[in-house]
Order: sequence, then C-alpha cells, then structure tokens
Amino acid sequence: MQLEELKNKFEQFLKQKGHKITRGRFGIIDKIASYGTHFEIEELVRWISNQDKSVASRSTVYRTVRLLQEFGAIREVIKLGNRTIYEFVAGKPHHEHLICVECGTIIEFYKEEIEELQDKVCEEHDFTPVNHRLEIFGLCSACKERRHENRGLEATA
Amino acid sequence: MQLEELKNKFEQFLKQKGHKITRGRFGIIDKIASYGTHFEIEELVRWISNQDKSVASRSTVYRTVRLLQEFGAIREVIKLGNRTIYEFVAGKPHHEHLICVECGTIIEFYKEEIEELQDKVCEEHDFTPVNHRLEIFGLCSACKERRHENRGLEATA
DNA sequence: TTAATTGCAAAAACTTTGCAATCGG
DNA sequence: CCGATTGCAAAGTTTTTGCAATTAA
Repeated sequence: MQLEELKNKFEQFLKQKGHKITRGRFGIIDKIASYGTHFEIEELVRWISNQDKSVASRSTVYRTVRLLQEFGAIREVIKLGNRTIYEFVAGKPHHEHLICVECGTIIEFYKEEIEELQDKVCEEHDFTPVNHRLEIFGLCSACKERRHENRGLEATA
Repeated sequence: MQLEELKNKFEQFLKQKGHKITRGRFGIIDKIASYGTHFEIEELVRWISNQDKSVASRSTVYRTVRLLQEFGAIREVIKLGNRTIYEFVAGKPHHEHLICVECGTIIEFYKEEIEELQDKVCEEHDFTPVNHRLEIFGLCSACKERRHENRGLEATA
C-alpha cells in the first residue's frame, strides 16, 4: 500500500536523522491520511482529539508536522490571511491550487509550461529554486452563479 | 507626485466607503512609503514608533493595513513560515517574487506567458481569478556561492 | 452634533518551549 | 541505561477587539 511505503520511508528518514520511531509519529500520519488531502493544524488536533486522544497531544502534532514537512510528506500549500493550509503530498505529483475565496473549495492543477517558465526565470536571475507555490484566489463556478442570483434579488429589492 | 496621487485616490476610496479622512491613515501611508518596498507589520509598527510615535498606534496600523489592502495599495506578497511580508504596490505593475531563503533577498519578476497560462487554467476550470501569488523560494546567486565556499572549507577540515 | 476613529489594554488565535515523566533502542 | 520524545502548562507571537475618549464632518 502507498501509505505503508510512505511510512517505511519516513522510518528511514527518522533513523538517518537519529530520531526515534514512535507510536505517536506514525499515528499522526494515519490521522492525516484519514482526514483528507488538505488540513490546518488546529483542525488536525481537533480531529485527533475526537477520534482518539491517545494518538498525540497538540505539541506532538505541531512537532510532527514540522518533521513531516522536512521529510516532504506534507507541504504548506495555501496561505490565506492568517490561515495555513497543509497538503498531504504522499507521492502525489506536484501541482498548484485555485482557491475559492467564497466557499473555500480547492482545485488542483498542473501546467507544465508554467513550471518551465519558472525555471527559465530562475536561470535568468541565477537563482536556484528549492520550492515554489502558486495560489490563484477567486470564485469557483458554483459561487459565481450564486453571486449572480443574489445580484438579481438585490436589483429587484 | 506619485504618492500624492495615491493619497488622493485613497481619499476617494474612503469617502466612497463612508470612512473618514484622518491624520493617522495618511501618516501611515507616508511611513510605509519611506520604509521601503517590502515590510512586515510589526516592523512597520517599530519604524513608526521610532520615527514619530504620534503617527499611529499598533492597532491603527493593523486596521489601516487592512484598509490599504482593500484599497489595493498594498499586497501580501510573501508568506514564509509564520511571517507575512507586504508590498507597497503604489501603482507598480504586477509581478511575482523570488525569495532567497538564506538571506531574505527578494527579487521581483514578471513573465507575461505565466500570467496568460494562469488565465487559461482558470478558464478551463470555469474559475474567476481575483488575485494570485507566485512565490519561488530558493538560493540567490550570492548565497549559492557562499555555500560552495563553505563546502570547500568543510571538505578540508 | 454624532458617528467614525483612536489608543489602550485585554483577549484571541496560533505556535513554541521548558521541564519532569516516559519511552525507544 | 541513556538520550530522545511526550504531555502539560506556561510563555511567545501575531492579530483582533471592547470600550471610553477623541476627532472628523
């Protein structure tokens, strides 16, 4: 299974860094996997707290999220106002996001040409990219329609 | 002058929104303009506090930053860890950023083709973009060299 | 006059950390 | 056994907010 493979690799990562293989760290991975693709840390803490408090405490969640980021299993993909939304990458290919500012829907996309152009820009500036994030904020299809309906009502009010 | 024009427009904006033209709000604009292109709020608060405490308090800075964002004079351009870096836009043409994770240097760039491709992606998803942010994190030219030098020393140590 | 704005201090929200107890290797 | 990890509560950060005093219109 994909998840098991990820855990094995994380185990290697931990050993290599001189860290220990603990129940909590792997329990958190399971909870992240069962929560869905995108999450915020406090959301995750609540989720774990509801499901099984014994998995890990808030501090351990924060500490483990950091480790998983270093490892590369999760990424900060959306920064909106004071919120940080993480994504469980788990081997998924790289992609960017469209974020609906009305309903919070997140749409993933990948555009090879954009990636290539970024590399080109970096070269032009003798800059060595390590990672990047492209966020497009706007209105999704459904919210756009909803707005039009509302506008209609306002107009007749 | 560019700055005066911006202030005039901001005045219109405030009036239109039913807000008042206050000394503090315009003083903050001056301070932002004199600080430089990129800033963090707490930095700005300190800057104002050092220069002339009477301009505005921390709360007013936070509240005004929000207004200026709505107005469009400033943008959240970089989100790195828990830091938010704002940019004083002031009529500057749209652009994206390369951020050196080592020294914090910020390089601005603009790539028409990337913008076009983004629009294309949005169309494909029936998504109406309102704004976007592309951050490329990595190593600037100088830091790259510095790292190579260090590696050399380590190797001979 | 009177409604918006300000400064202050308190609270909120999010994240990190010191420390004693516990656990993994 | 020893050092890393955990949970807890306390402290740090950053941002927001209630309220009385002040100011703009």
